[in-house]
Amino acid sequence: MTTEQTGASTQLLRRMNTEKVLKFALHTGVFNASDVIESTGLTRSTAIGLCDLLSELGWITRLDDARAAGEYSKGRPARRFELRASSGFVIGVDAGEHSATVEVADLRGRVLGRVRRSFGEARRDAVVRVSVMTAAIETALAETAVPRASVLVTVFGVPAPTDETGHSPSGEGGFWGQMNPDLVDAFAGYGRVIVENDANLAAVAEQAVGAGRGIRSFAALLSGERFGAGLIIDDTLLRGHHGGAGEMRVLGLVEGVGSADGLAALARELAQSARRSATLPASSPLALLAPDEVTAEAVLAAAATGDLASREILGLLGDRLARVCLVLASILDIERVIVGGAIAVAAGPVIARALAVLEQNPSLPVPEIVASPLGADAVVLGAIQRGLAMVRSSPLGFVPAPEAVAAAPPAA
Amino acid sequence: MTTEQTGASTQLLRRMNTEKVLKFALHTGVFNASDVIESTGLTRSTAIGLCDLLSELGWITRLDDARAAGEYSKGRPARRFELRASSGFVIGVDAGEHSATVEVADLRGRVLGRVRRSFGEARRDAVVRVSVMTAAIETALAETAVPRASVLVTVFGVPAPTDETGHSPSGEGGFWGQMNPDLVDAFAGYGRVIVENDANLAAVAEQAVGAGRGIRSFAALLSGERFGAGLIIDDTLLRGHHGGAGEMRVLGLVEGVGSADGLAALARELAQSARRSATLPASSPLALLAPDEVTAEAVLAAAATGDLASREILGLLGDRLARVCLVLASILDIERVIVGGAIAVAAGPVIARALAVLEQNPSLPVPEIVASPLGADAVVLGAIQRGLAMVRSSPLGFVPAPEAVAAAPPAA
DNA sequence: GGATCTAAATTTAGGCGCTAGATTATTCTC
DNA sequence: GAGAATAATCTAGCGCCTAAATTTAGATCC
Repeated sequence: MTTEQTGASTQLLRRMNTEKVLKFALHTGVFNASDVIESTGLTRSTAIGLCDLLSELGWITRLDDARAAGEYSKGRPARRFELRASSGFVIGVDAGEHSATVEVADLRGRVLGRVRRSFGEARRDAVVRVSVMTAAIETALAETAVPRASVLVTVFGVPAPTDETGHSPSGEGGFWGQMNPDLVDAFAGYGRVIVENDANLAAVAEQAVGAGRGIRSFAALLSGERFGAGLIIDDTLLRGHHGGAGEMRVLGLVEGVGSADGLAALARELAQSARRSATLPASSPLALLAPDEVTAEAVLAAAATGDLASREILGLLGDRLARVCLVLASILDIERVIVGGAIAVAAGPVIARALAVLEQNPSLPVPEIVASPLGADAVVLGAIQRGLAMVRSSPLGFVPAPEAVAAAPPAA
Repeated sequence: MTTEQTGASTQLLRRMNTEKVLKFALHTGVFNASDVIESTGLTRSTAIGLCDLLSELGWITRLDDARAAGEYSKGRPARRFELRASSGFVIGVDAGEHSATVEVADLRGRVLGRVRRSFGEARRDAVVRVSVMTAAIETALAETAVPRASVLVTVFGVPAPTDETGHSPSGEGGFWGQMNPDLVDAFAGYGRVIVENDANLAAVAEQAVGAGRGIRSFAALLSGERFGAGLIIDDTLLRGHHGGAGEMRVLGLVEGVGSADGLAALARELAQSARRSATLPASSPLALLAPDEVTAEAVLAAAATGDLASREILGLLGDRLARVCLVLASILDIERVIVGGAIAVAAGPVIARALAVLEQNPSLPVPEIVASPLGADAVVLGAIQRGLAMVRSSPLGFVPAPEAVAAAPPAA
């Protein structure tokens, strides 16, 4: 019925405006035509036309309860629309070294389901990793009744640097390749696949829903076994040549740091060294631990009870953290360092100590240091947020899930 | 005669296409209608219409020698256009601590004139700095016969961090404020004014016309009296919270570096220390220098003649450079470090030494290290490039200089 | 319960900017 | 000078949007 190709260029305008409205819908959820007019500056006729179009495409649904609950208004009732959250889903995967955590979220960002699987002994085997994660994803999809065809994006967080295409450089004794055995190709069929460094995703999570909101330049510091950072500078995630920005292997060169070990590793090491020392009183909680109970958590707990040896260790941890923060703040002029990873929950005293150290030397820039509010979920959350951002950045590049289109009343 | 406001939105399309063509013109210089068609994908009618519009606006000129020199072609001769380079000019200023260098360039990026002025003794006085630079700019404009009204952008490079608005934080004992006494306001009247950190501009210059072309992540390292870097990561210049990204005051903490002193300062220091040492043979060129001749250049020159003490110093310089590069490459995963500043020309042996050191430790990422090809002009060049980039990024935001519009034949 | 008010939807007319296709103009080649 | 090649010009016509007048649907007032 319509003409063939006429107006290819003016249709660009149409596309732009459609996208504008769709983006508005994606971050607003429920709205009416007047909201669209206000946000886009378009005429009412146009705005309504675009809403109808998005309805037909399956992105939004028309609500018939014209005057919604509570929102009093006089005058003729407005057309009301709602983002059809089920028109697409995003999968986030924290593909850690030992286990994978999968979450499924709808377009509103609501997390619908979560599955966690351990890789077991064969965790470095590519086939095992892929099949365990496939099973986890399929389980999550089944539990949430999300058809695979409705998955728009799947995002993996891996403990390895990645480039823009999602591939990791060879290096670190093959570890990186093992952690990221070309996941982009292995998971074709689950929408667009993004593979990203885990610290980077943690930073994305902090930016979107954590302690990085409203902060333009910060580092999300993973500080468990090794230091590693996701860097967001001027609102932009840094990648670097091989995707290795934020790797902190150079810490071995920094005075008073001496190695790239993270806080948890360092705590263990110091505790063990204290246990071997003659000066540790036999009454210290540290001395009473079984060998495999010598963990960072145990040290922090002991310090909280007032144990002197543990408090000393805590001080050393704080010193090291301070120096790491100083390096980042000095070179990148960061406003805040967000300490995440397993140790974050209990890291309050360590952070306090680090801040005290920093304030002693006012000639250098002092960043804020805070514990991540996101806990162990930062990477999965970041994966979800990254996927949502991908959709939101150019939604018309995706085809909404068809399912409910037939069920929706024909617009017009 | 024309209607008032009708079609505000479709006129957006017009604006977009106009900008597209103008951008093409800005980076092409001379072109004909078919080139526009090819580059924009628009129809011939539209392309020609837009070229006529840009002609009327004063951005481009129609060339009447239809078939230009050499370019053989059959068929009806094409409309030929040329960017009117004089429809706007850009001023770049290297506002260094001791002197200012001003360059004026046209829209094609051709540098038309250059003026250099010393600030003299009162170089920290805001009034002096502003008036010296005003005089220098006016001289440069007069020499190049560029009317002030034709200046679209003026860019200053200052030895201080700057935020997006061009203001510097207070700090460094007031030095930053002295170097950048609100230049943005002081030079209103010279087009849009941009004030940017000098190392950042050096990086911009390297990216546009130097050793950073085609490299997505690199550092432009100024290594004279103090280390400081302009950081371009993933094609983007880093600023940080206060504009202090690339400041390297933390170097004092790095093992084997110990201070933030740059290579030139360190060379002097080491040479002086050697002269005080008993082991320096009286025949060494270093021993023969007058006290105020003990400079980095002298040390490098002596090393080139084979002087052992100087070669030793050179080795130490190389070590330090290596460590600085390592810090940058490790944290930011940069591909290349471009060594600039006064020492760059003679720094070949130091760089070679640094590379040798780096290759001894293959566990850490090894960046390339090269000397800047831009010499002492990097900052002014970067200022010009930054100004051109500003114009090119949204040219329609500028009003082209009117002068020649009357002289141009009416298009149509 | 009808008059009134209000905010929004709907309708109508028209213009801008683009494309497509036919026609015309200019040059080179042989 | 015919033919080929290339590009400008002319002519319709359509898609998308705006602007303004008109209608509609509910709330409120009396």
